[in-house]
Parts: sequence; C-alpha cells; structure tokens
Amino acid sequence: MSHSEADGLAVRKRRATYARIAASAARLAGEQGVGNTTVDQIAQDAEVARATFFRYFDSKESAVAEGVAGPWLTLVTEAIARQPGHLPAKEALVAAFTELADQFPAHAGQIRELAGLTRGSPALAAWTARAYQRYEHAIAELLVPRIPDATERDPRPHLLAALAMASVRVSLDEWVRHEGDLPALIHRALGSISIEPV
Amino acid sequence: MSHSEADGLAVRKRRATYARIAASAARLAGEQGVGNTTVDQIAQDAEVARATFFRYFDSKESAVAEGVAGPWLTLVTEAIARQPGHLPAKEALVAAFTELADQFPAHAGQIRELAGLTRGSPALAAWTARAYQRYEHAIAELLVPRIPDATERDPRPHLLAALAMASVRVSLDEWVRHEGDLPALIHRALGSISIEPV
DNA sequence: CCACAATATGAGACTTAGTCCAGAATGAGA
DNA sequence: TCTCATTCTGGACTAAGTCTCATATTGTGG
Repeated sequence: MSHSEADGLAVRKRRATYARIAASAARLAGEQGVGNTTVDQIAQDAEVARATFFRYFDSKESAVAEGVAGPWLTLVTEAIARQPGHLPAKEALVAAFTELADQFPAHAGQIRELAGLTRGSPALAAWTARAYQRYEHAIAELLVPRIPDATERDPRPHLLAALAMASVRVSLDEWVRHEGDLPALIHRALGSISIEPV
Repeated sequence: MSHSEADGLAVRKRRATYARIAASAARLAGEQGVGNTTVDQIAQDAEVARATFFRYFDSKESAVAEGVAGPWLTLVTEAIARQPGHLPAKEALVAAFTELADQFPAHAGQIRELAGLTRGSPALAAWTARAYQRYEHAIAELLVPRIPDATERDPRPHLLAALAMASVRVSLDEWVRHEGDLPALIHRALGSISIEPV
C-alpha cells in the first residue's frame, strides 16, 4: 500500500487525479443519475480531458463505482491491515469491522445512494461487482500471514476474503431494504463464518 | 424454475432466442476476442435484429459472459435443486458438486476460454462478476428451506451461496493457473469454511 | 542548473455500443 | 378466423470507448 508522502510528484499527482475523477463521477451520478451523466461532464468537472478520463477508468460506470464504493472499501482494507499481526484471520476481520462501526454513519448516505444507483443501472451493478472483487483480492493478500498453518496455495485466505465481502454485500442489502443497525448486521454475518483446519 | 415443455410457444421461443444469442456471443468472442466482435456480428449470427439483441442483453459483454459461464452455472444450480430435500444446505452443495464432477471435462475448454477472455477485457470481467452474483442469489433461494433453524431474514443462506460461488471462482482461478483436479479443488474449498448457526 | 529520456496530458477524428420510436409480424385467446 | 397484446425489425440518433499524434511535465544524469 505505502501511501507515504515521499513518493515522487508524478505518483502523487496521478493518485490525486484518480481520486478527483472518481469523486466527480460519484457526485454527478448521485445528483443526476448515471444515465443522465456523460463522460464529458465528469471529465470537465474533474478538470481533465476526455481522453485522460479513459486512461484512468475503463468505463463511466467503473469510475462511478469506484467513486462511491471505493472510499468506503478502502477504509475496510486499511482497518484490516492495521490490526495487530498476531490476530488470526477471522479475528482480524471482526476487529476491523468493529473498529469501523463509528464511521458507518458518515458513509451511510453514500452507501444508500449506491444501492439506488445500481438498482437503475445494470452496467453500474456489474462494475460495482467487479470493484468488490478487486478489494476482495486485496483483503485476501492481507489475510495470508494470518492463517497459521497455511499451505502453499491455500484457498482459505481468498475464501475468507470472499465471505467478508459477501457479509458486507448481504448486510448492506438487508440494511437498505429493512433498516436496522448495519455494523451489527455485518458482525452477525461475519460471526456465522468459521474456518476449518485443512 | 419450471422448464416444463408445455409453456406456450411464445415462452419457449423466447428462451430459445436468449440461448441462441448467448451461444453466438460466446462462440464469436472465443474465436475473435471480445474486442474484435461487434454486436452486429452476434445479432446476425443469432439471426435477430440488432435492436432485439439489446432486448435480451444489457451489453455485448453481458451476452458473452452469460454465453460462456451461463451453461455451466446453470448446471450447478440445477444440480443443487435436484438434491433430496432432507439434505441440509452444506451437504446439498457438496453432493451437487460431487455429482457434477464427471461433467467438468466437457466444459473445461469453455471455462479456460472465459479466463482468457476476461484477462483481456475488464468489461467482460465486470459483467462476469455480475453474472456470478445472479447465480449466487438463485442458489441462496434454493438453500433457504435447507437451513433447519433459519430465522426471518437469516443471512446464512446467502453466505453459503457466496461460499459456493467463491469456491468455484477461487478453484477455477487456481486450476487455470496451476492445473490440477478441478472438482477436487472445489471440494476442498467448500470444506475449508463452514457457516455456523447464529 | 541544463539537457534529455520517459511518461502523462490534450485535442480531435473515428468506430461502435446502446437508446428510441414507428411500423410489421407473431402468438394467445375468443 | 378475427382481434388484441407483445415482440421483432429497421433506421435514426446520442454518447461511449479507441486511436494517433502533438504538447507538456516529471524524473535523472551530467
């Protein structure tokens, strides 16, 4: 990860542009809907050329998905990475989400918004699913050293990561539909998972 | 589900058209790559008008994803549905995949092909992820009656379904990269995580 | 501080995806 | 067979996504 500040100007600038485009995409799509927002609008809002937009994102929907889900999912992965190294995988996951519980309210709006947007745009739903898979992969890497007796090419880190993301998806879905306490929902989902020895 | 044959001509025709388009999309994309295949080609090959194509699928990639992954994932869900009703969820999953082991070889080519195609097309990867989520949802429905003490809005059916699909994804990935016995890989993945009662 | 190599951006042309609509065709039911 | 509801078609239209080349910006060795 290493977001250290001494990373060279080019790299920092690149990251900033990436974030700026994603943010513009998320904001405009939230205000007008995905279908009514054009790439030109997003590019103009982020102060880049149209061609530059496509250097950073594969599609309009990709940018929106990253802009809405990205910040939140980044918090999750960072929280996992932050857990003390001696915690085994599942405990690290639980601890990370517990730690994030207070930050939920701040993101609740955006999360709800994404649900609304994906309802109206299958393309956005697809790219959101893809975004989730990317974070799932990142989480899997973080979990590898936390599986004590991990053999070579053990599937369990990836499966745990997949179930962590599934817990988020399922709980989010339930929360959007019937309200309730989102952190508690996620906690319950996570709690029902357990790793078996090989 | 109900694929009974007495469904009315219109319904059967519609299903046939859907399958024909998906198959054409999969074949052409496999031969030429997704990027070099146009919707016009697919529509022409499937003998429908361009406008009709978009009545059946949201995007070119959606059709390809369904055409390549669909038949195989349909086998999976049907195998699960076919298990005797008294089997609890996890056992039903294991039994279904065991039952499918002999059919793997027949689909191995297509599965490998999809992996190659998604490598070269992020858009296809996104729509494939979405397709997996759809099947995951279908599987979750099938598992609900197989969870003995399921409470209202219990997350476990969905989590189990997510485990099933994640097992497939992860094992597929491993198999594409390092060969091995795919059914055995899936079996191991399924066995390495369990969903506990609340 | 300067020059040069490497890489990021900008601009605009071009192909093709995806939407929309009015009219033809087709199946369900009387 | 006739009518109604739905689905398919063909074509026009907007915008997504690709490509190329010129220009600007950053990192690096002198």
